Amino acid sequence: MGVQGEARYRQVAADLREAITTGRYGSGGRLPAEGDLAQHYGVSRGTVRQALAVLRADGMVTSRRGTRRVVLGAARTQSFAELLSFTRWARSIGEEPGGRTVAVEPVPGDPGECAQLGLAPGSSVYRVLRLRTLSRVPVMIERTVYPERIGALVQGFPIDAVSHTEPLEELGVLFTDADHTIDQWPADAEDARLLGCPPGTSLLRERRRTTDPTGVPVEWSQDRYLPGTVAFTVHNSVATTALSRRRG
Amino acid sequence: MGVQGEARYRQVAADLREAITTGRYGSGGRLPAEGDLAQHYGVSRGTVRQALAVLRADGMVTSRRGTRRVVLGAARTQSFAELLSFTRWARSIGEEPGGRTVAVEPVPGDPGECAQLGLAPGSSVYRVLRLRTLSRVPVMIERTVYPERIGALVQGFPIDAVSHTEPLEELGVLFTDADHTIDQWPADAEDARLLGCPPGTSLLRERRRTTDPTGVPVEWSQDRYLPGTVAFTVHNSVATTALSRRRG
DNA sequence: GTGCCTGAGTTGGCTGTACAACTTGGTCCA
DNA sequence: TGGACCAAGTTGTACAGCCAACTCAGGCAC
Repeated sequence: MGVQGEARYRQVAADLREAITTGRYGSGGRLPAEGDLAQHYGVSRGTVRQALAVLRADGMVTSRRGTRRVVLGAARTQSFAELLSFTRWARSIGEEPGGRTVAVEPVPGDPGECAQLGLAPGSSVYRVLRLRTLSRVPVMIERTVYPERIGALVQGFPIDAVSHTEPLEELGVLFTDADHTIDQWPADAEDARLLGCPPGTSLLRERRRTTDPTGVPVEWSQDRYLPGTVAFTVHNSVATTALSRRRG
Repeated sequence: MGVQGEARYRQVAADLREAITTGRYGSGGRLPAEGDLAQHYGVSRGTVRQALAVLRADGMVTSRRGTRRVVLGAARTQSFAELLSFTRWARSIGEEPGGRTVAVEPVPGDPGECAQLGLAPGSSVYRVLRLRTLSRVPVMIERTVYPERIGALVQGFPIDAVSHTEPLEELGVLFTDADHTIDQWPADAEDARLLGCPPGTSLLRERRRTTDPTGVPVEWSQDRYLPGTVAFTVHNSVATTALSRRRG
């Protein structure tokens, strides 16, 4: 049923997810009771509940005391990796990702950058500017700031490397948590030139701060998308909320 | 320590949250071991783990096998209610929310609307158009479609009602799950007139489909914000992901 | 000094049990 | 007919225990 060596509750969650996605449990229908699922999978009720918590976080099922769970439908959310990495995201939707590094420069970080990376003001950082494409069409400008330790690695990557995240992970850099802020921002001269749009065009902007499991920031990135190329989706519920709205 | 009558693990979570927010556990520092927390609060380790799962979902702490949890910082996420309701959100950030209903019309829903609300094509729905303000300044146009049952209630609300969500909840309408899609969209003539911006101005658009605990859609809304008035933030981690990126 | 190894400490995963809180459908009664 | 009530079913909360997997610092060998 599931991959061997993976946690039992993840196997159960994966099986239930597939059952919902393929329509075995129709949208709007009810899931079997936890006890029945436990018996069916040969695990304890606690393990089933762990599996169901995963599906609930993905917005695939509801849960309420006193009545069986309701199937909401197939998940529209992606894995953490697909959200973090433009490359992985593009592949997951069947597009051909591309990237061209426009500039990599080691510089003393400005106050804002150092604050985001948790460094002392004036610490040296690496600024990386990249143009990202889908099927060779430019869609996004990526401005990432790395702390020195990681930037030094990025500097060695080939100029036409499709992904930076993947080789960094292979070098042992861990990405585990990210904060995203989404708003819009007018294209500056550089954006306009690289994306081929008029200066001042309103771009969809995603700013992202990523940390490793010890809470140390590993990147601070600002991505600007051409209008109409991407949208962001979020699921939230009374049970779990990861989204918020802020004054712009 | 906590509110009486609320679940024990929520009380513990609330206490830990406050401890982190007020700096008793400094950002970047480590949390006590689960066992120690359990002893301190006089609960089992399982209950402590439940409390910590809440904080982890909020992005306040990390967790990794083998080592104590790391404090990431105060949460920036809001409650489900503050995200769902413009009124509650505005109040939570200390702004004065306002609303003016421009139009309420019972109509046969178009195919897209009916699909979003899970109704048969051509079912009657209510279209509601509202102008939302912060401190009397227009910031957002809200176009909401309700199924007939709920729209009939909304039709009775006063034209200058600040909130629609709150009275609906008092009438027993439950909002528990929502899917949000965020992108940008040019202002049409109506948007421009109401918001006082040139037609074609790029607006930050949030589309939202909200369901009740039985999975039945209760509203399908499209909100368009003036540039620079709001931003959306999301936290996600390898543990829990609620956000995704889509082709526009 | 350098690197390996071990062991204590810590979280992840799973089981089993018990009771509380709530929903739902049916029954009974006025 | 309508409403109150009840009982079965279901999920939420909490406890206790056990082992596995992993981190990390300190000791030890080279």
